[in-house]
Amino acid sequence: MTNAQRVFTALNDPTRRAVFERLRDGPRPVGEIAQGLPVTRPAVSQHLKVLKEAGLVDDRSEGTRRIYHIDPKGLGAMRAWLDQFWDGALTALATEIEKDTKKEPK
Amino acid sequence: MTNAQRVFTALNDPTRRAVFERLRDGPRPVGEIAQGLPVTRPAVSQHLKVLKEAGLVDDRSEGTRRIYHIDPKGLGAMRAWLDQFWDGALTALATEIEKDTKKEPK
DNA sequence: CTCATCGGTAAGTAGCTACTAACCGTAAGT
DNA sequence: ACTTACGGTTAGTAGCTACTTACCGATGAG
Repeated sequence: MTNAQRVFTALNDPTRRAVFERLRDGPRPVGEIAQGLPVTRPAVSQHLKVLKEAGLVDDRSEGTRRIYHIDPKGLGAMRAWLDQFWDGALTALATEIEKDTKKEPK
Repeated sequence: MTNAQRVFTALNDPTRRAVFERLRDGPRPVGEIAQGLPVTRPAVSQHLKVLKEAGLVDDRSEGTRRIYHIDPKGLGAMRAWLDQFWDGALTALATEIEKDTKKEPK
C-alpha cells in the first residue's frame, strides 16, 4: 500500500476527518477529542491509529494521557501528490482549449 | 454531502484513482480507459460517474464515443480544503516547537 | 497498597461499495 | 433496414470497514 493511498483512506471517513480537524486548533488528549463526537472513545482510538499510520498525526505521552497533534508529514505527501497532478491537469486543459479554439475561432 | 467529501470519496478507491490518473495525459474514450485495467468496462463507467459527480472529470460526446477529460474544479476544491488546513497545522506545530523549546532550552 | 482515570485492543456485527453479468439505447457503416 | 461498436444502467453479491461492548494495562492520587 502506497503512502498516498493511506492518506486518502484516512481522510475519506467523515468521522475521521472530524477527529483530524479537531486537532487543527492544537494538541488534545484522546478523551477531549472524543467529547462532542457522535461515536464512542474506542472508536476515536481506532481512528487515531489510522491517522497515525497515514502520517497525519503523532502523539506523545503525558502522564496517563496521550496528547495527539497534527503531523505535517501526511499533509505534505498529499500536497505532493496533488501538485504533481495539478500541472498535468492544467497542461491537458490548455491543450484542450487550444484545440477548441482552432475548431471554433468564433 | 459536502463537496470536499465527494472528492475524497472519489479519490479513495485505487481503481478510481487509476482511472483518474489515466486522464492526466489527455482526454480518452471509455473503452481506451478500461483497456489495461483489471476491471470490466461497466465498472469503469461507474467509476467515471462518481468522478464526474465529484467535479473531477467531465465528458463530451463524439459520435458514439464519450471522451472524458479532467475537470480542474474538483482538484481546486481539494486544494482549497488542504490549504485552509495547511496554515492551521503549521501554526499549531510552530506553537508546539516554541513550547518544547521553553521546556528544554538544551 | 488500593482505587480511579485514561486509553489502547479484541471480537462481533450491520451497513456500505466495488465488482460482474446481463441488458438496453444510440450512432455510424454497409 | 440490418449490423456493429460504444457505453450507460440494473440487479445481485462478496468483501471491507466503522461501530459498540467488553476487557486489560498503565499511570497517578489518597
